[in-house]
Amino acid sequence: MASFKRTKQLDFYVYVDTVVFTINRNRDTLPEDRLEVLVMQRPERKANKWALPGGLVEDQEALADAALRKVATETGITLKKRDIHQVGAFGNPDRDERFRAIAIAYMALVPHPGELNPQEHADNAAFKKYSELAKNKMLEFDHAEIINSARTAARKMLEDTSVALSFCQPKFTISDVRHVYEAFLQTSVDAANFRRKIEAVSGFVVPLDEYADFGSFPGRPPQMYKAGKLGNLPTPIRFRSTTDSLG
Amino acid sequence: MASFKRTKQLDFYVYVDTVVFTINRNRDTLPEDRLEVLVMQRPERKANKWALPGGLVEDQEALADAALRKVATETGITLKKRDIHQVGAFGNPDRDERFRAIAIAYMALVPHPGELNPQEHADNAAFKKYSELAKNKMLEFDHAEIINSARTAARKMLEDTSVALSFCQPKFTISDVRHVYEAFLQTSVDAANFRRKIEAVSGFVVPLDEYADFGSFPGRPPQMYKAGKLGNLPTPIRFRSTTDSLG
DNA sequence: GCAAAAGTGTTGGCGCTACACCCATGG
DNA sequence: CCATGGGTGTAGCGCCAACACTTTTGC
Repeated sequence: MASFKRTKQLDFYVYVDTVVFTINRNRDTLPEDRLEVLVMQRPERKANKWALPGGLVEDQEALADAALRKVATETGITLKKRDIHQVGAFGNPDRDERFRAIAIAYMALVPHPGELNPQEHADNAAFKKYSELAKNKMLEFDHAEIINSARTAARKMLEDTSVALSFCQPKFTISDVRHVYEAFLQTSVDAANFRRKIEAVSGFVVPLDEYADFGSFPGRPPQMYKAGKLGNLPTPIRFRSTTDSLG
Repeated sequence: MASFKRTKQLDFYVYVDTVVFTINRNRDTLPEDRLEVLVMQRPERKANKWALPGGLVEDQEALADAALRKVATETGITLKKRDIHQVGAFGNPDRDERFRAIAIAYMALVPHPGELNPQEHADNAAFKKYSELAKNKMLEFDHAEIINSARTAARKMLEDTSVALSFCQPKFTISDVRHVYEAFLQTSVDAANFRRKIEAVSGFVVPLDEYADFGSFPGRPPQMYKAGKLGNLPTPIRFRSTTDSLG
């Protein structure tokens, strides 16, 4: 980096945009359709166009803090610093036709989002299906590209940490966990192999002496598990890389 | 992103920093020691401290163009836009104690760097061994972290493209290719398995009816190959992930 | 000079792991 | 009908051994 004095006033708009992923708990929808992204609409929006929550970074504000602040004020969702992870920078001069903007993208995995409460600069916020956002051109700017990169980052977290379990109840079945992976992978996973793979990672899940009894659900009652105490997995849980579809 | 009018003058310094990798052709050094990074020194440097080439992005200048410009003026190396790839954004408020700076990092794989010719704001530029930069605290700011991330990005390119062959002569041996991978992986690779893996990727390398004759080199003369016409490989060349070492 | 040793490239094989796919059984 | 366990075939690869062909070393 240079240390010479700044000779002219630059006119950069440094934004953060945040991709908040969650998973719909509705058991009737396919796992691939349960992955949802938090998007919002501004009063001056184009018709049927959605955008990621985000905005200008303030002076002396950490990038991550700006991401948290904008998500909170624009959607009502409160996140913590450890929840978010950087995805990358998006800085094409033409990515915003109004002025020169660069955006640093962040990603968060949020099991229990809480109530949506859009306020500043937003009159509408909602979780939308990833698969639906993928099919139709519903996103403003380069946000489709950002969401794609964010899903790649999310997959990596699922492989290296036990974050998938936070999308399940305190007591859960192996299938519950599998559905979480299927949602982010956007593909189905063999149930038998998945079970073996999960149980091979020592300390990931702990079997309980208890079986589910969903009154009206068909099939053999599955065994219940609870989460182990690991944050980072000793062995990553890898899957064949799937191709991105959004954008 | 917000579209409201800017209400106060922000004071962000948006930088680009570029990690230029090359590989030393010296056959006497270990493959792990052949990986080199382009670093420079400014007149006001701290003792024995090196920095990546980089500087402020100009108004209406694409981030990638800024990266090319700074590398050219500060080291004399001319790169093209397709040579560089974004690594990520580094924006801690305290990453530069003088003012608020965020840096977008780029990475380039450059087989034939050409003459070094530092000019603006630099009085010294050199390729330094990656392994040496890793061991000692020779880097300013958070540039060690940036170089680490850049190597991860470089590994991914080696897996998905045929860029490794550009580090070899037009006619090369399988071992030549292997040494390139070993340099970026910073570990040795089994020669037999590497050969099989390379030859299994159709169109990657093309065998020639010709054998090397290094006058003074011992050992069986290796078969020569030339590069196939593929840019992107039909099958990625994967390796066990190695842990990063630069701190 | 010549034989042995040492160095590099190349081929083959053993054994293990991972996993896709299929089937059987339990509830 | 879903969960779970088992079994089979295949692909990848770490590891090692053998062999090919060369230069270097020792005598």
